[in-house]
Amino acid sequence: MITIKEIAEQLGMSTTTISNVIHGKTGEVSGETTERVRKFLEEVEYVPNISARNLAQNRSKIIGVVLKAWENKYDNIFQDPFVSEMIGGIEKQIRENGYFMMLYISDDIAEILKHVSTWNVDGLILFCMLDDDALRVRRKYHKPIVCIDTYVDRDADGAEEDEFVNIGLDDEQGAYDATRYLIEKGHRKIGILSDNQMGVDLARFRGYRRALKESGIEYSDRNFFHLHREEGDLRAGFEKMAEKARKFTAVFCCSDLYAVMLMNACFARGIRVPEDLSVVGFDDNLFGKLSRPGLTTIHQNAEHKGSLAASILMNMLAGKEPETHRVILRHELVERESVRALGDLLPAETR
Amino acid sequence: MITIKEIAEQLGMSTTTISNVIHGKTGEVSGETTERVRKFLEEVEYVPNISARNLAQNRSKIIGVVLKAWENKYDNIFQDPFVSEMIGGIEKQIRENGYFMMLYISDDIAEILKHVSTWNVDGLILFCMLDDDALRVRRKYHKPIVCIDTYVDRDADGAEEDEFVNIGLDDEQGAYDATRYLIEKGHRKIGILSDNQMGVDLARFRGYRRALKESGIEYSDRNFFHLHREEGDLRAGFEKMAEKARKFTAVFCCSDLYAVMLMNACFARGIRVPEDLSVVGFDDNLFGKLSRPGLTTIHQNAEHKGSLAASILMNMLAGKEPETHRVILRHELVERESVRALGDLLPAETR
DNA sequence: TTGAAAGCGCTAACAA
DNA sequence: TTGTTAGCGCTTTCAA
Repeated sequence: MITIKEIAEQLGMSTTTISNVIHGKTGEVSGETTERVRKFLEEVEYVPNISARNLAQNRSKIIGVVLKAWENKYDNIFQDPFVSEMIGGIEKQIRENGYFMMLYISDDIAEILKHVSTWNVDGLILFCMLDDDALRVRRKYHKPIVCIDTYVDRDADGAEEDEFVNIGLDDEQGAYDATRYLIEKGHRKIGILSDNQMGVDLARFRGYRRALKESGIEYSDRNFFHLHREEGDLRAGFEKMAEKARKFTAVFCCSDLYAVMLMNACFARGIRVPEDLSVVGFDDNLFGKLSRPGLTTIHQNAEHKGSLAASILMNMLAGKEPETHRVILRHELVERESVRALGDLLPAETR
Repeated sequence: MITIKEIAEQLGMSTTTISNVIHGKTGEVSGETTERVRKFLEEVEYVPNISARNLAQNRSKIIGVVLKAWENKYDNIFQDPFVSEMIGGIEKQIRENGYFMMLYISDDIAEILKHVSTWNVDGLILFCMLDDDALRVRRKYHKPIVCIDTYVDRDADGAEEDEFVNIGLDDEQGAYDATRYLIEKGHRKIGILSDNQMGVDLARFRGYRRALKESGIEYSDRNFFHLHREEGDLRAGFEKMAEKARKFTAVFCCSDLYAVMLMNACFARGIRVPEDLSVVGFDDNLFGKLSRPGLTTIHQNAEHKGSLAASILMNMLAGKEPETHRVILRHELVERESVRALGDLLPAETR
């Protein structure tokens, strides 16, 4: 690897001149020299040493994409297409802006902070943060942050609005819409399936409850299909969930992935969807689109969410103040075939 | 951010001592000093500046994970669960070994090389490389490389064995097994679906051809279901493929993702799987597992593939010579419900 | 057992 | 328009 110093020596110039040409500061350099240097750089295939540059400039051109892993949540976080499509959107945007993405997955905020300051990361995209996680990061990290799907505990010590940009959905309303839809189809025994009751899923849980309450349907804890992972595996969990579903006519699932997995477990035990059980998902990703029956679900665009987060971050890095600190993307219900209207006769009954 | 120099000043010691303690070279330092320094480091929450360290040590602790994007192949490469699960496996392994992952996606080998040397990446995992791509990287990059699913053109100029470790499957045999299975079920009009005929897919194509030939079934170019992307979208492509499928009794798809998408397009136009069309996939990922009907497919473990690649690389970085330069993972046919035995009567005919 | 100092490759303030 | 030089934070050789 040839260095600027060596180039300067070989051309009989100073490192400043070379550096200026490299950075296109041609106002400072005569046209002739510029040309000579430029040619030479090409010839020797000069590649800058980014560690040196970062050290000198006290920055890194790295965007840290941090996913907080939680217990019971993900084994391989990329299995959920919502996550992986989002990452795809982020990566593309970062790359196109000349930055680099460093992915970091951990369940330990302290460790995350250490990583971030070790690398002197220029900006942060945070995902899957709970409670005061995002605030803890904010307290220690003083460069631009964009969160995705983060609900901050406003009661937390010193929590303030506008500490970072957050991109999300009206999850409460989305879940309400989904549940409301089931109710309108005549369902009253409606479960809700999730692996947690925090953050996004808590908001969705609340929307679900609101819809029930509004229609005078009572809620009991038994309505909550709480998914557990056993030795990293979800299969056993879904078998239980499918059994439990026999007492319900519909289940609202907090993700498409889980909805499809539930349907699958149901089929395996002879519970037909939508004839015996109606299912609604959330996300509208490839799983929902390709499932049989097609999944009725709440649509959101994961790739766009990631892409938007990254592009807002890029703007902040370019010095622009974000227009808003709270972006709420649109959602909408997509009707497919996984919900049955309870009033309707079953195919079997029509025969 | 406190620096070693500042710490040294405050403690009235030299930077060497501090550095030695940080690196656990306690043989060089008295127990007492070690303890004092250690406590102080904790107190001030010292975090090393990795750019400086990398510059001084001429390394980076970064593993470059490079995906070559090709035209017509991926829009968002993470949409294919095979890819995203593999990345998940890689990431985990890298992280657990104290390295960092930098993902880089590009269709331009020169650009990739630039990136890699700019960051002074310590090791490389290459995916989706074609023809002499991997060799071109090898020529310019002289640190450990592990390839995944790479077929090197042995005729290429100067191509030699054992230039890097490659992890793959016997794709030819896998495709052969899949096709053979269809033939044994009585099929003779068997198509093959893919978006290319290079690398992995070419090997699979060959296996498919071998199985046909062995059974005296003629192949014509019309058997090749060549998937195209129109404006980044595959839907239109699959509509064509589904129409085309009417003239066949079975299709072997080069990925589960495509198999499921094909089934979906078929259902939409009243072509039933497996009654009207049998489908076999390749990968056995979540899509295949959750599809209806369950997909008969060639199993491989994407996460393990990634994880293995990373761990071999880690070993190489630790100075161990790899035991073999050509790892061929096992595959096996998983029977589910997407294939019909042609001799059997259709359900409709039994009535 | 500890310290001084050079050097990794680059940037940028300042001088010429 | 070009050059000199200090310095970014850390490692490491060599001397004390």
